[in-house]
Amino acid sequence: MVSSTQQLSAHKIRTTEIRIAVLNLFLENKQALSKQDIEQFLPNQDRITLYRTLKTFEDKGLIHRVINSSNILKYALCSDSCSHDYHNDQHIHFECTNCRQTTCIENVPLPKLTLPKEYLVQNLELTVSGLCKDCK
Amino acid sequence: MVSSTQQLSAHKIRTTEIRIAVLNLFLENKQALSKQDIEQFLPNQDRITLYRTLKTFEDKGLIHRVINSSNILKYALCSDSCSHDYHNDQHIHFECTNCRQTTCIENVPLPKLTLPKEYLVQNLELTVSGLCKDCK
DNA sequence: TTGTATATTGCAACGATGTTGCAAAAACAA
DNA sequence: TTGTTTTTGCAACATCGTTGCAATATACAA
Ligand SMILES: [Mn+2]
Ligand SMILES: [Mn+2]
Ligand SMILES: [Zn+2]
Ligand SMILES: [Zn+2]
Repeated sequence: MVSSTQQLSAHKIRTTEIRIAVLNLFLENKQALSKQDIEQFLPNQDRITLYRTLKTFEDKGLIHRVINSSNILKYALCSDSCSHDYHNDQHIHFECTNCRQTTCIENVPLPKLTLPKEYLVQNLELTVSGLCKDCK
Repeated sequence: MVSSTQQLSAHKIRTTEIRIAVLNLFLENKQALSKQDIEQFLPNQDRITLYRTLKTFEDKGLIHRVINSSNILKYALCSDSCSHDYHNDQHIHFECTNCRQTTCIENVPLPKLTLPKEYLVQNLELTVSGLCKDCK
């Protein structure tokens, strides 16, 4: 059990009120959060500071972007292996078409893929949509 | 060989100057185009009219959205099977990390995927990034 | 071809959002 | 505690998505 304060220090991020609050949100929710989501949870925070908080978290390897079909940018917690100079977030994302909750699926391997040889494949981004446990 | 004018009529879209120009762009380019891309090709067009043109094309089944990792919305031509009440655009998208060109890959089937049974899978969105023929 | 119903355009306007600069405040390390 | 460095909160600006509306263009029937 690692506290958000310890986690910030480990990533060389100064512990401030908003950073602890935002990181706690991610730790408690276990799903991807949009800037809007966060603003609803933390209504009295300055939007520019929140913008910079998310940027810092992304730069330092605490969170990664989650692209979804509605083109709303969300963020989710990174695994421990991400750091300020290396992100390692190759996994499937699942988006519920009903409740719109978006989660990282860590325990299903990405499929192998063979493209025509004119393409050099470097990375896969796979978002699955459907119904989550609560909505189906 | 179907002209852009015929294609618009077939989708019950009135043929206007900007619609013909935009559709021709897609027909000539064979890759996904962002609103910015289109504005560069058609510099004298009103941005609101372009916005509505793309919305109409999407609604009527002429183009579909292409999500990419940089979160820039692009559009690409639909196959003939798309119409105003049904989009059928399940295919892989490829984005070159060097030139940023994004293309639809129609002739490679989407991989099969098995998720834990708490999820009901409805749709896959797969974007592959790497180097295109010209850039590798 | 012409007239009319209907759809589209161009512009103003507004809100939401991303981004930067800067001075005041806070965090950190000695 | 003190000095240095980072962060915050606010103003400011650009960009973008979106809607309303009056003028204009399109389609089609007469
Ligand atoms: Mn993830
Ligand atoms: Mn496509
Ligand atoms: Zn759900
Ligand atoms: Zn390329």
